[in-house]
Amino acid sequence: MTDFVLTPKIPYNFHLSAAIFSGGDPAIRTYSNGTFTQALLIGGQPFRVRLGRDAGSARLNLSVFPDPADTGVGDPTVRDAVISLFNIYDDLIPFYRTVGEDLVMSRLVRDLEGLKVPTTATVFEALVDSIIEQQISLPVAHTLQTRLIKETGTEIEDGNSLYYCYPTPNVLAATPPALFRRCGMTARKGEYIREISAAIVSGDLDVEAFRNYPDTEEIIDEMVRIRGIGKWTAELTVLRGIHKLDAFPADDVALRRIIAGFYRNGDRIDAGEAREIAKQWGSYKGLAAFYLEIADHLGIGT
DNA sequence: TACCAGGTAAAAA
DNA sequence: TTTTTACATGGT
Repeated sequence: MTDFVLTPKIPYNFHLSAAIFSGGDPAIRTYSNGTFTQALLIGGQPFRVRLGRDAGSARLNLSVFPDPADTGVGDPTVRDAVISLFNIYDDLIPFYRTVGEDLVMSRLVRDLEGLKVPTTATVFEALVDSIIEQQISLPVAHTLQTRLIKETGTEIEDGNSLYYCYPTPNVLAATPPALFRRCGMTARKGEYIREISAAIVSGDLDVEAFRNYPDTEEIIDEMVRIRGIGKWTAELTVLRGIHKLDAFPADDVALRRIIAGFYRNGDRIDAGEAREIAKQWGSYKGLAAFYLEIADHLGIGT
């Protein structure tokens, strides 16, 4: 096991930013007692990482198992992988300045100061998670996601506990349709995930390469050409998997309900009205949406 | 017991 | 071209 010290760009609130992982499955990813734990593949190798506040400072302690030196994976690669999970180097000040004129959002950023959006370890992970979340409620989706990861993910044991990394395209391409069904998803969702995984394995599709596209809209346009990926899934994937903070999921009914609660006294709004309200958030529409969701979850404002 | 929940593709009109 | 429908599960 090896330890690193990370120094986030301030303002940063680790507890607030990690809290969305509270209640997660301890064998996959969780935040509990001030410590974040997750198993993930880095450079093709499974690692168990832990992240927590350094007592009395703004820094974070990262502990990694096994020692990267014993795996052939470099320390910087491991550090960067964890940094990108939490985006601790993001600068929130331009966002706070942008929404300064918006009274509702000003209140939220004051109460949620230092909150940064997480990113999945891979674009693939964000894509598969979003497909699973199509149509069904989040608690149900989390149950199905947990089953799939435990059924197919690479295992790693740190001497005390067993953990599961998110499955790779290779694994999911070879997963029988019956297993997706057993995890509780429709046969069709299983097909989407299998087809996309197979296309990645064959080299016909490279979802990780979408990171290199500068334009968010261009990524979404490309993504919706893939079977199983509509506008909603693409918007969510670029926000959660590629960290495009301008991606605004206007097609999300839950987000629209939250926006309606904060900006329209709860009257239902359509995607067009949601985009109209989001205009004032400039290139931080996706980050603003994240703040609204967290505020709603925590019962802040209204 | 129904009905709905952070959609999508395919069928029907 | 626009409007239905099937899909699966768990919470209310």
